[in-house]
Amino acid sequence: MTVKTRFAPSPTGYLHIGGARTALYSWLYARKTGGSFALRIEDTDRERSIQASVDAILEGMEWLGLDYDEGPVFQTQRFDRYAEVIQQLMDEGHAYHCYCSREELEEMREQQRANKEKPRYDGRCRARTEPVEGVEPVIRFRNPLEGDVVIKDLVKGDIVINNRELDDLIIARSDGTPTYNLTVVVDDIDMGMTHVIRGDDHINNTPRQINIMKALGATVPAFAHVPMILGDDGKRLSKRHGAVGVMQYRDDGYLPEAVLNYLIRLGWSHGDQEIFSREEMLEFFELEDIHGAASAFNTEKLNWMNQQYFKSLPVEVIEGHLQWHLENQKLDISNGPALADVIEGQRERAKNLVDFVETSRYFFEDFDSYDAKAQKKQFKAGVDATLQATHDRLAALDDWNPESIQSAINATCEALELGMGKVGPPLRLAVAGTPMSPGLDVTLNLVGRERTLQRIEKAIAFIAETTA
RNA sequence: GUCCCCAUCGUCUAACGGUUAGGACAUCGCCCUUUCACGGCGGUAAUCGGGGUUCGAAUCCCCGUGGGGACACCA
Repeated sequence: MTVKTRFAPSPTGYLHIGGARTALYSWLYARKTGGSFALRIEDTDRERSIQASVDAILEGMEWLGLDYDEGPVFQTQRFDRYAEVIQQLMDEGHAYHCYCSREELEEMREQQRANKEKPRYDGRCRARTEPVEGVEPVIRFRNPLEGDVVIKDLVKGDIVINNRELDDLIIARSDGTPTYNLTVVVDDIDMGMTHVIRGDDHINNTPRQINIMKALGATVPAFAHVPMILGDDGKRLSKRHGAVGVMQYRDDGYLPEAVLNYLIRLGWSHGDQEIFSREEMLEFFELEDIHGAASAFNTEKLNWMNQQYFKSLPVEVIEGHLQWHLENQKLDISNGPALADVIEGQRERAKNLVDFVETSRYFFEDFDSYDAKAQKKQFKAGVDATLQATHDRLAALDDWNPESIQSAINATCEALELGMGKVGPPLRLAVAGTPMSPGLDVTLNLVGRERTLQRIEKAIAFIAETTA
């Protein structure tokens, strides 16, 4: 049997972190088994579905590199098929018209709540044979009254629910449009899904869906219900903390490789391993290893993960991810060292891509002010002489490379009988404008001879002026 | 309220019924050091509670407690 999975979001918002993880798990399982993966947009609620959300989902999937073999399939384009199935269920006696008004239903639920019962439709239209004048009926599925439904869940184990807990759900609204539980079932059957991997907030729907599948004579797929992701504080994700779209993570400077790795480890594990290449994810991922409990999203660990990838990913890959940020933060790199070299110099200290761009400006642009605190500490009277000596040694170099630069600085220290601690920091501030940069040899080499010397001269003048 | 799911350091998690309960993030201390980082070494820190079953329980069972989810002509 060839595995087939799908990711089926409804376009009522962006692709959030929980959805992204479900998509990742579905994608991984299909890919690792040589099966296929489909993307289906559940947009039957026309009131709430919006195009912007569809775009956001597609963009998110692409950024994460989760490609699909089928789709996007839009449910709104399959209404004819749903109508056909609904008719079939009617013809076979598995469904019936219900003429109850919303008010009537609400009253019924009120009463059940008052009796400390679970609110559910009591089946009062089950036996009705005559239509009610002037009322467009909904269509309800005739759920079995007795017996258990068993969900064979790959994550949670067997879940048994008695049919008495279920009611006759609406499968078609009074305007004839199908509802979620019907469309999911029809699509999962038609698309040949073998494994339904989704959030565990769907567990309650599963027995109803299984009953419909059985009524349709279809094979019931395997299920894997993945727990929810909680916010940093352990509470349900909300807009205020973490319930942001995955594209926000791009905007904030995260690498998709890191986000994926963070997500796969959130609720899944393979021994003590933390870092997984895409190949390793495919090799080791098993639905059975998904942890059954909800897990809290931890930004600190994501930050760490992001840095791990920043340090180890091939430069070309980082360069690719950086393009958007360079544009977004308006950094023109055409006049300066090769971006790849700056990445090599900065990758161990940049917190993320946004931080990288922000802390790498001096390689490409001149600056006209110094870090205030560092200026106060380093640019004291007399330092200009030290800088001048350094300048002269550097200016005299035949070759401009990290080795020669380092030896020039070392020679300056010896000549002035000063430690590196006296010569280095002012030099760094003069050339970078900030007290933070890669090693001086690397920094000066990348900034280049002309710029380095100019900046030192400028700093000398600046010190002379401010300490006069 | 009813039904369902879940429960190991602050967080993510590991542990054929037998381990000094392991790792990672964070945190604290030390080392490295021209800055910022990286890195190295070490520390603090957990089996929700109560009953069983068993020679032996984090692990199996029951009951609590806590958290989450679901109970729509939403998905």
